[in-house]
Amino acid sequence: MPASAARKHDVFQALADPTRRSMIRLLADGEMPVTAISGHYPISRTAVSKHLRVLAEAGLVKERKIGRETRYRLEPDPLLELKRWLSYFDRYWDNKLSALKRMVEAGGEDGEDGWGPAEWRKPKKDA
Amino acid sequence: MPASAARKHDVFQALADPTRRSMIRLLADGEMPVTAISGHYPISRTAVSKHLRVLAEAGLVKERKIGRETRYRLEPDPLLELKRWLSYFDRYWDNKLSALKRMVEAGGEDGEDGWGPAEWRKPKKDA
DNA sequence: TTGACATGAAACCCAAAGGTTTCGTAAAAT
DNA sequence: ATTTTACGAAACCTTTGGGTTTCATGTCAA
Repeated sequence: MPASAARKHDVFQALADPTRRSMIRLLADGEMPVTAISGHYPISRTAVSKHLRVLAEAGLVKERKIGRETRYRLEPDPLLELKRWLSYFDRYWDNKLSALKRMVEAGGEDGEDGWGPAEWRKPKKDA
Repeated sequence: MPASAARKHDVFQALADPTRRSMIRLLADGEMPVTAISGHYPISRTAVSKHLRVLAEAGLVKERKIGRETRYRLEPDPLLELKRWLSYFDRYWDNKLSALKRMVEAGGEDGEDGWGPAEWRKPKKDA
């Protein structure tokens, strides 16, 4: 329910920008108001604000108004999605368990992330 | 070293696109020529080709020419970079020590006068 | 040799992304 | 009451991104 809210931006896209990546690291140390965050970057405060909004839309940060300031804090949950996606490739690094793992995965896990519409999945009729 | 080849695109950026994400999953099942890959997507073969190049520049795939066709195969190494980056946040869901850490962080942060952390320094001159 | 197949390169389009500046407004501070 | 401070919204600009179509080239098949 709460975690899987309709996110306008997906986490992959949100993390594509280095500044944004840096920001969530910054926020990993705690809540911070916009101006303070802005102090860490060579871009305008407004630009920082926009980045924060993208992060918020991806569910990676959450804001909270305190008087005239808006504090942002990290919301790490969406990163799990990334982790999960990544785990698909685990077989490449940690073999050992990979055989078993693959069997388990074969049992119906069908991540819907970047798979795109099912139409794309048509069997290859090509050569 | 091979792994750290000069990558024009970083892995985060490469994975930002859902089609590209899908592609490397496709290739996880084995080497494949462009036209075959192309058969899985509703876009032109040329577009697919471009995506493949982005992936290649990020080091995520490698190409190999066989006669008149070019086969692409997954090169999962760069994903480790992602994994490593992600591990920075392990403390959030991988509790134990994090509980302590959070208590420390949370110490006295309730009152709104808590302009604590020195990291919040200098407000940069607003535009 | 002639022709069909596989693929990359080029030129072009349009929408989205990242920035900036300017302005408005609400909450401190004085 | 007036001025600062903190911030978002809007309008605007320029670059990048994903897509397409057309063209050129190398390779396999007849």
